[in-house]
Amino acid sequence: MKAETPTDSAAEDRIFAALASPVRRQVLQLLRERQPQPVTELAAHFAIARPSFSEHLRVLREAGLVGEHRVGRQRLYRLQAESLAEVQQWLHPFERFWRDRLTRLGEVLERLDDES
Amino acid sequence: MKAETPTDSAAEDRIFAALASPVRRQVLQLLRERQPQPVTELAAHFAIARPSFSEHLRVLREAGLVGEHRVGRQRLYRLQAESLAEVQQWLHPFERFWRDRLTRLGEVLERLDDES
DNA sequence: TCCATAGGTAGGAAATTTCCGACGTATAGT
DNA sequence: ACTATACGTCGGAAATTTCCTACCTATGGA
Repeated sequence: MKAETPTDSAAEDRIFAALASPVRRQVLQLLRERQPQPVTELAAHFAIARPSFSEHLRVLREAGLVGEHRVGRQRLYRLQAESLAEVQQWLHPFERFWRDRLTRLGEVLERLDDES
Repeated sequence: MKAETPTDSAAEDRIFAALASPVRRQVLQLLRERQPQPVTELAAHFAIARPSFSEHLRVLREAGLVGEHRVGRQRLYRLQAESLAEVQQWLHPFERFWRDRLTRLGEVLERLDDES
């Protein structure tokens, strides 16, 4: 049992802010495909300088989206998917708005209205 | 059939960038609770000036997250949930990382490693 | 011990975002 | 026609983010 607000608002902010960068989203995708990966290997996919990349990793770390794991002189990064689960939880109450047939119908009717 | 890249990268960027602001996320939540809502009513929940709020609405609109609907001198906003569905689609390949028992086990083992 | 490698921090320029007050536009009511 | 209401755009200040070039630290190998 942790001492956390039901949905820690600051943590949520940091997660969504982290996902706002295409570079950081792609890092997560790269880690999805091969699990622990050193910084150099990840950085090879991007045309930005290393300190900039380090900064991106820091943002991902502080959002709890990745974990670090030192081995020798490398730092292996891996996904920390619990933080992404929080995004899904945030998303969940919206699901019915794109799954409901009735909602769809409502949208179509409104769109007809708009076009007049 | 639309002329869109499988996942239009620019659209994805705009959606995630829009979600990065707590104000904008809350607007979506407000719209979830009551569907078409005029600007004044939405703005009443925030301590920012109206032009700033208008700007937030613009970002949401350009991300396709909300739709506008003029009625009289009001502009009614409603959710456009398809854009949120795109977020869920992006999220989907990550799901196994927090659902898999085996992944969980792997994480536990790695964590024991980290603590040494 | 000495050097190379892995990756971070420091400091700062440039771009972007956030926010504001002032002002413009359109519709509704009188 | 005149006024009030509902929102938007404009122009700019302040904060934040992104990216860079140095430079620092730690580990591994000769």
